Amino acid sequence: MLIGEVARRSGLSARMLRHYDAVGLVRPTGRTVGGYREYSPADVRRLLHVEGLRTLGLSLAQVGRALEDPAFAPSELVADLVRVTEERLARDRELLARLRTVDAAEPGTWTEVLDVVGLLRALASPAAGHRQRAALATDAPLPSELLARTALAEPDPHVAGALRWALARSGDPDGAVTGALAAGLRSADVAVRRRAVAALAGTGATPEATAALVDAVDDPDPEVHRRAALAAGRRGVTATLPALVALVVAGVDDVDAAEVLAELSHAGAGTADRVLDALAGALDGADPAARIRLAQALVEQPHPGAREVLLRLTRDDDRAVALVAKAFADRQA
Amino acid sequence: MLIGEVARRSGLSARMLRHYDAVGLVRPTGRTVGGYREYSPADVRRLLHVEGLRTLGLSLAQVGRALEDPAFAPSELVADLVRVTEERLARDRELLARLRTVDAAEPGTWTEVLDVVGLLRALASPAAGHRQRAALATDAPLPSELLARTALAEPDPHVAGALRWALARSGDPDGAVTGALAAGLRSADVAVRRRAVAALAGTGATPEATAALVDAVDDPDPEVHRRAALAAGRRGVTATLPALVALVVAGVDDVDAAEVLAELSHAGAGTADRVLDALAGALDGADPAARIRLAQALVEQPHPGAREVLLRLTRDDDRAVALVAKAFADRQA
DNA sequence: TTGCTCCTCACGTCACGTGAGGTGGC
DNA sequence: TTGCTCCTCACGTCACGTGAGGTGGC
Repeated sequence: MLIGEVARRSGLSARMLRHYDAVGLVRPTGRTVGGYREYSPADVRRLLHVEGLRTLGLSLAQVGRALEDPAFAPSELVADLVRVTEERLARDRELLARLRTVDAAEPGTWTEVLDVVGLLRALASPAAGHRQRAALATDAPLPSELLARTALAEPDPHVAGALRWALARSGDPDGAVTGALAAGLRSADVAVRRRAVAALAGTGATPEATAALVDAVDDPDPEVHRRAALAAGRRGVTATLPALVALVVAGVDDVDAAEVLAELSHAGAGTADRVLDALAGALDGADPAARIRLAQALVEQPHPGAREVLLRLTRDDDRAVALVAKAFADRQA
Repeated sequence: MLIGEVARRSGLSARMLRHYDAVGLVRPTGRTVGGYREYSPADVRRLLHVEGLRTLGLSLAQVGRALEDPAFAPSELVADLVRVTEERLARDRELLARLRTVDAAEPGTWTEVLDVVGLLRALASPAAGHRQRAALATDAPLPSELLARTALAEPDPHVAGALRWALARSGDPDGAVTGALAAGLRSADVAVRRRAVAALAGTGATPEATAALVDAVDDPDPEVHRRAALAAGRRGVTATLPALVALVVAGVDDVDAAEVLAELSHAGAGTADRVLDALAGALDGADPAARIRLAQALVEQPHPGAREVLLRLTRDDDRAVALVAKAFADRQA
């Protein structure tokens, strides 16, 4: 069979067949009188074997060894090819992420492209200082969704703070930031959930963001729970009321919780009733320190009945509680 | 700044800097009296720009145009790079899948590697005949999980049948086949679910396979439902009883359903009672054709009470039903 | 004088594509 | 004689790595 027919049947170019001949990979058994290469059926079979191994990414030299050297075992080389391919995939995935980010920033000039690339590099820098400066860069042409994902992954609290600031400033026109942060709240990594709730607390009070915060109040992690309850409460969600009162009783973030409870009461008379009931109810069974914190929360309450509860506390069995309550009542008067 | 220092600061090799100089990408502004390249701060900045664009995968020539030609807009090139990278990723993912399959087959020689490659190519061939032959190939060194995934994707019913046969023959030592097929039952594509239930019906009666079939009885697709009910029934799952009786009433796969009901009754006296009750109960409100099918199912029941119900049917209001029941009863006697 | 840094060629890489210039058989 | 197929060089690709052989300043 002449080279042209072999080429047609195999789908390879005649040049490739000549190249395989030149490097000794597939040498045609004979030549015609005119000097034309003549491939035997065995030659063609060998060629098919070569192409088979090439689909696995072997180089011509590796194919040559594989077909020639019986001691050249497949296992090692195949494992190697797997590793090399995995590495190339990982690199290409990162490259694609960079390209997509640049594309999303819709740069008009190559200078803008370089700005995005520089920011991306800085945000991925191992030096917290670099990340911080990048987060604080005023002219951030980065898609805010990327900022959100970066904030979720940022271990340094200062840098994370800077990123949250950048996020709050960038706004969230299409809800992508809220979406990314809400996804962060569903992470299995508690550190990510903590960053997500912190970032969500700083974003605009959209219904989606608030809904995500309300969900996060049920988080098993106490810090996520606390921050979610406070942030949702600040947005007027009265369902956070028991959680906030519990914070006052427990003495964690109790000052903030009391403040939010006051805000909620100011917003509606009905809510004020419920807050007062909850605070007064919490007094039963609370230890003296908790009763003092509850008294402090009562002082901030606009409800007229709050003073009454406070006055009752001035006759508390515990002397410290009674004294503090009296001081509060006197100051109020 | 001399070339060595620029190289140290930028992380590039001196050779690369000389190359950039040679192709005109970054030319040092000056030379020392000794002929050494001297880079100005502006040269170094340009170098950083070059490296920035290179991280996006631009060739040196493209970087040159980007930094030189103001009319060379980024948008088109970036979009192009995205496309090229996506295509390379897709190719590499396929390559990796092939490599993993070969690796999993643990080939000892390159001939075995070529067998796997050949089978993979045949199974991916657009010609159904090729796929069929590959599925029927006796010495299949393919991981059976791959066979399972191939069977789920096979549109041609004959080839799918051959694949199911290969699957049944290959066994499922580590449960990977059942796992892959059970995953197929959760596909959004009804065609995939139908293939999955057909394949599962042919595999060994492991608890996992049976559990997957029982779940599939609730499938919204009537074909998946039917096949799952029949297969689970054949494996002795008495919970399929109502579904099987319904098949008899509806007249789809009623012969098979009656057979499975008979098998279930033979397996346990308690079950036989329940089957008889269900069949007798289904007679109420069933149309004449359905009553005939129920009569046929009753004939196959081993329960002594079945004959009694059959005799009652010989006095059915519908003449055809009565005649058929009489014929059945006479044949039984 | 000895290291060290720098210089300019120039070859090799990997798997071919693409001519250029020429020949053999219908 | 005209197409067509085949032949053998030989250059180019892309971004450098790696010497070889030599020079300038401490």
